[in-house]
Amino acid sequence: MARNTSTSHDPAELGELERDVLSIVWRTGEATADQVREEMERPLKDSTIRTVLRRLEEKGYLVHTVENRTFIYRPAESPQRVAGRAVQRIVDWFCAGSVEELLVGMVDSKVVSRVELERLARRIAAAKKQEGGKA
Amino acid sequence: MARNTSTSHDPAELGELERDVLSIVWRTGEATADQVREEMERPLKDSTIRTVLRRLEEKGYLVHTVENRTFIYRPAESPQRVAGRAVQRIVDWFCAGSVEELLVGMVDSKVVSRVELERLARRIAAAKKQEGGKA
DNA sequence: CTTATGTGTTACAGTAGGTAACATTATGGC
DNA sequence: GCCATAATGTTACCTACTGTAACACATAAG
Repeated sequence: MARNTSTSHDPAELGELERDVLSIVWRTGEATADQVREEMERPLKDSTIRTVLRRLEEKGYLVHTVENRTFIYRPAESPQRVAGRAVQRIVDWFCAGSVEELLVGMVDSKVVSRVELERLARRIAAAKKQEGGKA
Repeated sequence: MARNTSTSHDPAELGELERDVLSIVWRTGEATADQVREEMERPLKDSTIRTVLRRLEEKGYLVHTVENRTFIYRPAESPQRVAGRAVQRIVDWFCAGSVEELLVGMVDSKVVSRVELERLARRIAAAKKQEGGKA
């Protein structure tokens, strides 16, 4: 039982190949299986790419439309949103739900420098001002 | 080949049970296998807990010392550091290395509210001031 | 109707993780 | 010294997930 005996869903658990493929779709905005395959540095069979794309769609990372009998895959969500949720999970698991704790940890493990955080803080403040407290 | 065909190491890939056990050790500061087992809500065999603890140590999350023939496990790193690295991975994979992108995504997916971020920003600024630009 | 070309189905192997039995070793009491 | 007790070490099994792909099926074009 590898992971998830009952965590409901929300994988966040993407394999390396899955991540690579997903990245390509994110980067290109949309792609067919063949386009993805061409973007890959590793040579992989067409069916492999297809399988991965289908799985990514099953997992909710991609959606597809059909154009002339051809599947065109597009991101179901922005990378940022996906990343946001992933971070949420981390916060829940490792930081008892406290984002502040996490931020402290990020500075601590040099994920962000204090300087960078300051810059971020300014941007955040600016963004907030612009939206005028919508939430 | 479940995940990691060659991602070197640095798991971040903890199963649910592993996470539960790790959480307990983090919460209690230190614990023996039996203590961990008692803390678990699910009833699990002693050997199960032992195995998990050993694996967590192999993965670098825990260390142990021997006290009267008994293993006492302690965190090898703070949860914050672990979380920090986990976030780093997420940033690398999903946000092309930009923490700013990530923060935007966090707000976007309601991981943190603008208000909360503002508060964080203030704290960060304060902390920075206190350390006087050490980095 | 045959040929591309693209999709659907099925499969197989490798590994991580959950779960645990069984073996071994050391220690304290008789 | 010997035994019971308590802890650790070893080994194993099953399943889910992922990487990887072959093969079958369908349909548009010529």
